[in-house]
Amino acid sequence: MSGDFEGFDEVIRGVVSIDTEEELKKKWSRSRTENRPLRVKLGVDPTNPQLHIGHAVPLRKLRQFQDAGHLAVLIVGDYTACVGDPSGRDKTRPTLTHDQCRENAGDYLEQAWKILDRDRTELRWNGDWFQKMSFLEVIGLCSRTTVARQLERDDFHNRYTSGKPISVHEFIYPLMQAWDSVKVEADIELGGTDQTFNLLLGRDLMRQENQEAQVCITLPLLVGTDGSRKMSKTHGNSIGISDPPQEIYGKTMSIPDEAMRDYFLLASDLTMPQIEQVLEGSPRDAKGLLARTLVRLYHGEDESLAAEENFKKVFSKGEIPEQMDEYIVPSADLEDGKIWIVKLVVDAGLVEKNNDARRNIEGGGVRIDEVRIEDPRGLIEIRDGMVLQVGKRKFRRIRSG
RNA sequence: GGGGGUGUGCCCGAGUGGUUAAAGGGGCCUGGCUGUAAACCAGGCGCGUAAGCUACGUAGGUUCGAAUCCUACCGCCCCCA
Repeated sequence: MSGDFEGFDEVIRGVVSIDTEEELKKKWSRSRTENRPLRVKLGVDPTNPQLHIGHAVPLRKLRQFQDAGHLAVLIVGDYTACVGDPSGRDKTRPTLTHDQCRENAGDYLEQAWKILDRDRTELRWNGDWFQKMSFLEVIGLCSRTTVARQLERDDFHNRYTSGKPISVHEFIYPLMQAWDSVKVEADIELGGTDQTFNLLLGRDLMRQENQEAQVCITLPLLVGTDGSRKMSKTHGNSIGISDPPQEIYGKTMSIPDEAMRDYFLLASDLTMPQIEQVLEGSPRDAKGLLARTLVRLYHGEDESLAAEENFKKVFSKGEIPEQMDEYIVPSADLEDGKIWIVKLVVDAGLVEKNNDARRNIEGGGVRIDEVRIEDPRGLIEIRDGMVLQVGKRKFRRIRSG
């Protein structure tokens, strides 16, 4: 490869497919010779304002393009969010109102800037063009694809054959996303593998508009901490990029070994040789490095080391962490300086319901100053500074008010 | 518009009048083992300190008693038009 292709390997690292690689190379080298950055599009629907490291995968890829000198075109789907992407879903998505979306977008972007280079980003809202569309134009857009083609997709096919509802508006989503590509004249669009249909439809529409078709690059979907399902907040298997350091560290340590390679590849900034090397060693050490890396990316080096230390202390040695949230017991709740253990556990915010507290006590999961509490009806004498613990990872320092 | 189905706990899914807070599986939680991994073992998973209360799409009805029967309504699916 000539010098023109500097950075090329890095931007295609870890991708699942490139449609087509020939076109990408062509665009890439033309961009170099004409000294015109490629427009690399990523559309995001801020349905959930909490970004997790799964969301970060395409964002990080986008950043790699930026680092190679190209322009990120980040599209905030304030209109597409009103539809809800059916991709990979087995039911209609709940939709957002336009206002909710605008509201979420602020939080979303704030986190996205932790990953992207803001100076090399063109930020667009797809409401800018969809808002102006007449119904007639919407009809025209809808005519550009067929029901049969939509039903070929796995997600719709499964829903259709298993008798689950599909609403007509869900068919419009891919068209909207594809139309975004036309409006921003994307050279490349990034997306998870579940976006393949939407991405390819973008190529079609661009050709129909006599534009040069975008190259579609798909990325693997990062599995969640359970190691099986795609990472998502609703599955409760996500690692938020705004999670506190210990939490990122701890959650990362709990992923299955088999998921480590993907995490390294997609969510870390290590080079391939580094990754290969560490994966050959002890799985525990590898996971430690992974956890440290993820904390470092979002909280910095110091925090990552502190998180590791805390983790070793608490989980490897079974000690009590140095830092934990406090709960001040209102004196009104005390009787002779005592409080019912179940109430204390709930009020301190360690579990939600009294029944949860009781079950945890009966199951031997509640400790005070490392001493197991056995009786769910017991009264506890409050001592300032004592440590209440539920399970292995939930701690609270108790303060008397 | 006509006909036929279907709606159960976080999810799937049994259950067609009475020990059914509801089989079974998945999932999740706690304990044990461990590397907060995997595998495995044990206990648990509506609310309530308790008595008890509330639950099987929604609203009524029949009955000593209903998730189970009846009526209406709503949602979803299929076939015909």
